Amino acid sequence: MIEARHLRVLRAVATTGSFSAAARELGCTQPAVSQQMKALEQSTGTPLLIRTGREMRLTEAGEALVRHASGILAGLTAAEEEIAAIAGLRAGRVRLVSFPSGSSTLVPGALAEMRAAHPGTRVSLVEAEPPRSVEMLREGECEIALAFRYPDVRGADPSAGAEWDDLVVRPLLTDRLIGVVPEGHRLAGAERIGISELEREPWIAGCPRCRRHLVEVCESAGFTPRIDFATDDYPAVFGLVGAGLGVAVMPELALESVRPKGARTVPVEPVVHREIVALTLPDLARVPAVGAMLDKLAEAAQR
Amino acid sequence: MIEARHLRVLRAVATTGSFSAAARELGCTQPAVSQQMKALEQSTGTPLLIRTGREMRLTEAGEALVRHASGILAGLTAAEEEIAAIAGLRAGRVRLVSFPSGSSTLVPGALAEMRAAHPGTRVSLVEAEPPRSVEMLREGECEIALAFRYPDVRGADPSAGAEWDDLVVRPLLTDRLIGVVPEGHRLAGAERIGISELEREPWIAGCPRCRRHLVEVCESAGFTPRIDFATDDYPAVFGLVGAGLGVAVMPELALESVRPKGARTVPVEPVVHREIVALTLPDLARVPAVGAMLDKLAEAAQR
DNA sequence: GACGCCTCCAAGTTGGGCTTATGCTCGACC
DNA sequence: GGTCGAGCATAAGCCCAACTTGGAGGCGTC
Repeated sequence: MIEARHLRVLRAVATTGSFSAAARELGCTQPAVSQQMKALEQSTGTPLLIRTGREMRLTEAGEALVRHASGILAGLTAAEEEIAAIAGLRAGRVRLVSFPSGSSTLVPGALAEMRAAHPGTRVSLVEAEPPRSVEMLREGECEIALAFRYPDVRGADPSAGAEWDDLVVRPLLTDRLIGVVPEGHRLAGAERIGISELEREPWIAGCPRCRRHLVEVCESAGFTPRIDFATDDYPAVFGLVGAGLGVAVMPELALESVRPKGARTVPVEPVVHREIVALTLPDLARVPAVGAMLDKLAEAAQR
Repeated sequence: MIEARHLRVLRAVATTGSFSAAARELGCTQPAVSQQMKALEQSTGTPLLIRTGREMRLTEAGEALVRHASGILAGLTAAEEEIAAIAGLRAGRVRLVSFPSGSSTLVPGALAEMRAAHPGTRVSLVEAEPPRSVEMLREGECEIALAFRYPDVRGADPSAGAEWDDLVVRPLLTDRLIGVVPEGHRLAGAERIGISELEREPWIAGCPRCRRHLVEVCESAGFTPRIDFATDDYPAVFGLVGAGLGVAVMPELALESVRPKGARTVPVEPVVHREIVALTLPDLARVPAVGAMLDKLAEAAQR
């Protein structure tokens, strides 16, 4: 088994023409070179060098090995450089999965900053809702998954957090849920409204987890909401509310990018928070490009 | 510094998907694989593997390294195979240098046998007289030099042997010097002649070393030969003798390939021997192709 | 809930590699 | 021709690195 270290030494010997000169070039002592060459000749089973007293020459096998050595060592240095480029953020790929309202607001800024700070890196983005996005993360289809979670409504419901206990969870920001009512609604101009004031309204809910959380919040307020529609799409929610088909709650973050046509937003009480987090695998968190992207997401969340 | 051994292990891990399976494939224990991968990740400074509990996956850097690994390991195995071919006599080059009378008789048979026994090897032949051929051997311009030497005439004259004490000297055969006289010479029909019977004849000598040896032999017989001509070329010697321009001595080996036109050969006394040897460098003697060629030369000399 | 497979961790041992020190040979220079 | 310097080989010693064994923890499966 030929070792790359031996090839380096052999090449140095071939170019310098002596063990001592090679040792000086390699920064070690002459016996080290002598022993390495003896070991290499033993592992190949044939003489590689001719000691003529005056000069050190190569046998035919030695010449063949030196001829191969250049390619092998070039491949090794190329590999090292590529790895170093990835480690040094001059290259690298980050595949980001985000839920829709996150990708519309928080992600673009972070992506732009990442591209500006590390032009060599390539960041891709696809959208998926949390259950699927975490699955993609575990399957190796992405490096970072943006997800959100709601705090426990009644003390102990760790259903959301329990799935992530083997992941790196990086909190990004916490936004508030805002009530959405039709423009002509009796509460449209209120300063704020209690959630129980919407007890008899038809509801428009969001994704399954949002819907589940809405039910929990309403039940802890003493009623069960009547949910007529459910859609992930925030413009659709506004459309439905604006058409007078019901009321809704919506993350404050979504308001930044969706025009509330025909609907009015009103803070609701009790205040309900949604925590947006970035998820990744422990090993991936140590990958420079992934760590950098997480930092950029956190920075973007600060604003 | 990435080591080839690490690449082998990484590749095994990547193909099998687990440390244990890689260990079984590589014939070592699982902690060994685990430690090697840790060392590789430390040397590259970036994570290469993702431990997800269920399966072992590669990071982007890991994939890059595996991609390079195939080329590097292929280069290493190609180098090993070329070396093995040279060591196994399926390849290899032997450059032979011979003096003229050797190359005409002893060498052709040995070359043919070498080619038949080891078709992959390439043997080349150039002609040079001993002082120059040994120089070529030392300069690395050939692997084997055919030379000859005369035994000491008066006890101690190690001038020929002393130059070879750092070489491997392989005796091939010993031939006799034969007297050559014109056809009409008074001694042309003799059973044998004493060298002193030629005291008053003009002489035709050979190469410088042959000439020096002739002088020594004659002087130990009590006279100094009158040397009129000197030539390496055995047909020329015969021509000169046949023309009645003098007498000569000539290696018996040369008679096999030169027609003695116009001259007669007669054994001389005292019998003078010439030893033909193959010379090589100690390191080269251990090169399989060189050793095989030396064997073939020795075999050819037996006949 | 138990079993099996896989991984990591710790400790011990073994082997290899490097260094220092020494001897030897060869070529150069005086 | 003798001495000096350079270079290679060898031996002894030290140290690190790698492998092994044994054990613990996790996860999926039966």
